[in-house]
Amino acid sequence: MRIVYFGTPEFAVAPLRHLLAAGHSVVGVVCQADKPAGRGQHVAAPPVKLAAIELRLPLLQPAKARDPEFFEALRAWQPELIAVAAYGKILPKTILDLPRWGCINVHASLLPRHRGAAPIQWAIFEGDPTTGVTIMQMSEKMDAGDILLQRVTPISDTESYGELQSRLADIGAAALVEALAQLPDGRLVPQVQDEALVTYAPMIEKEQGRIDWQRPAAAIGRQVRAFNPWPSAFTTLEGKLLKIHRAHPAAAVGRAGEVSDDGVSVHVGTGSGVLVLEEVQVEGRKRMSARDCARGGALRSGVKLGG
RNA sequence: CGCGGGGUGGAGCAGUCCGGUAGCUCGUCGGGCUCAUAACCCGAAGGUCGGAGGUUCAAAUCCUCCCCCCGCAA
Repeated sequence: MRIVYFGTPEFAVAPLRHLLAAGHSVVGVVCQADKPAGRGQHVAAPPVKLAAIELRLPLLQPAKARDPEFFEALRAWQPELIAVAAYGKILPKTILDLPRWGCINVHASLLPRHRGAAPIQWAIFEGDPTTGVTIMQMSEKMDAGDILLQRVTPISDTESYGELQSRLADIGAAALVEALAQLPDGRLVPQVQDEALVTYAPMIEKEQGRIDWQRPAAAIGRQVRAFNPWPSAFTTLEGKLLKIHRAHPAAAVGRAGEVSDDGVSVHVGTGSGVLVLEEVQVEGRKRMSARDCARGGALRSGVKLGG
């Protein structure tokens, strides 16, 4: 089967590699355009672009998915199926209707829960006990197509967004390959999503990483995991940005936002329980253990965070 | 030329503006005390202060250039 692959970030790399490893003929790759990124405005290539180059696959990076020129180039590849994983742009109907087998999407949640751009982060943030991947037939409405196949996986209570994403990328890759194997035989039964169960997982904004110390420690702990490694849960320490990279809740009491260092652990009071800080980073400095940060005097008992 | 912070014994930091004996909290090693310890006491090792030039009687500190790390922004 002639496949064209759409994807952009790290999450989309594993599925692409698995398709090739499974013997599929990927005749072209499409990802978003390079964007200025990083300190000093350097233009950075998306992970999928790097992978496509390494794998010597033809690559297109249209500025707009509706660009007629792009559509013609895509049609010239004569795809029998388009596989999409976190491409990042809505595909117009003309593209959805182009391949004989349609467009198949790998989505990192158990649809209809967490439709949208940041399903992994929100699954952790909301404390979902399990999540997974959904392989679905794409429709014009975002993440609303019929479900072809799902794979469930538990979320551990220490797992970060980065770690979970990496696992889901592999699970999604395997699920995609499996779905493609069954698709031509008609063994997959498209299942319509139950609209009553739909929830949305909108794109994460940095400000959502700001910690409200009045919230329960358990919720803040999930926030920290959901925002690791990017964009990071954060608070302020004496006017400076303080990122909390890793932390976990514990049963103890403390005033909300107040640091307490008992020589063993550095923790912060919350609305309910305390948050034990593990790894932090002060603005302009490198990340370090909370212990080390306390040693230099920055994190002292009695200091108020977020004030 | 996007804005900004930083590189000081093994770790985290102060000292730099106003040049003049290398400091703090830990760790490590040795000894002591204790039923015990993340405790306490005594002692020790460990640093060409990111690199190279320059100014000076004297540079972590002032000047010039370079290397590396990080926050914002995207």
